[in-house]
Amino acid sequence: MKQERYLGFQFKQINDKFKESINSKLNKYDITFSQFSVLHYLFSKNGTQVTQKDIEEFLELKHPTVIGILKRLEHKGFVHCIINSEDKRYRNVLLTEKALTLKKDLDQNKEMLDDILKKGLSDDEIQQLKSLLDRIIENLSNYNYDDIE
Amino acid sequence: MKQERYLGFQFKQINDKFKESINSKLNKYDITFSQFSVLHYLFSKNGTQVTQKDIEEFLELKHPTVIGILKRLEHKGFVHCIINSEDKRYRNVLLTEKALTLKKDLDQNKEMLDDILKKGLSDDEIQQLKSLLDRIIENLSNYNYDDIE
DNA sequence: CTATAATATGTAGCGTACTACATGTATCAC
DNA sequence: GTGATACATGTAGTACGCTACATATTATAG
Repeated sequence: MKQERYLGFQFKQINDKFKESINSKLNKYDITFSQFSVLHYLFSKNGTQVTQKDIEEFLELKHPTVIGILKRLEHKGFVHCIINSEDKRYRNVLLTEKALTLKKDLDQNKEMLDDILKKGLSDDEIQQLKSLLDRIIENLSNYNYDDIE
Repeated sequence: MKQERYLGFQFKQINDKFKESINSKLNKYDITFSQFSVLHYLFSKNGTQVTQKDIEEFLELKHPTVIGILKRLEHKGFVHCIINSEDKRYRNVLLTEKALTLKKDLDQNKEMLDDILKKGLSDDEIQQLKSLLDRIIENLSNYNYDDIE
């Protein structure tokens, strides 16, 4: 008999297990899920100028987190960061050849990310789920403003 | 115009934002969400013998993680761990007076955990959501066995 | 009974998230 | 132009997940 679990616990479990699955898939490319997310964003910008700040905003992370991920990506040779000559506060994040080669590999199994989560769900159910999740995210975002006591 | 986000990203966001909200609520009690989860489990066992292994299984965490959380709880005086005299491999985790006092405080705002997530959703929608999440968790659990390549 | 295997716990080290504080550059007020 | 302010990035330290390896105790095979 299964004990009733908190919604919060369920979300944590999904996140943890999903991350684990993805990380084991990405292991052979020598990157993690978080690192992939940054690279994926850079790929999508197609060579356009991207600063650390942009990554921060897109992935909704705080800047020390982004710096950490970029440092590890740089150390592995996937990106390098150079000071923006127009505004020296910014640093532009650039993809290396190694990253572009990786992109080709990753494009092959493009949908692997969500497939793990979507397995066994109908299109209708996925749409339902997405809309529920969006509303929860909306609520959570507002929440932190509403409730400062 | 909002860019379409991965399901996996949505789950990550919910988890991160939820944790942030809960942690800021728990801040005044000097505990975190993970620490709360362990204490909550211990409270529910009502003085029955609980080993680190039990916590590990219930919260589906690996043992080094549990050891870390317990170490911090012990340092703050909420629990202490003593060797089980019947089987010296085990350690029993015991609540202190301080923890029992905390329990009384926490019982007051008992449902705060899920309320943040449930806000704005009807009972029907919550049931729908829970059942979808359960199925995803089920899939993710099986997944890691299916797909060892 | 002793050697081996299984089990529970512990330690070291890593990645990713955070806050708080520090630094350097650009902008704005005057 | 200079001082204050805003802004992007950097550093230190913490929590919490993990894996891999180590230790101690119990159970099991022979």
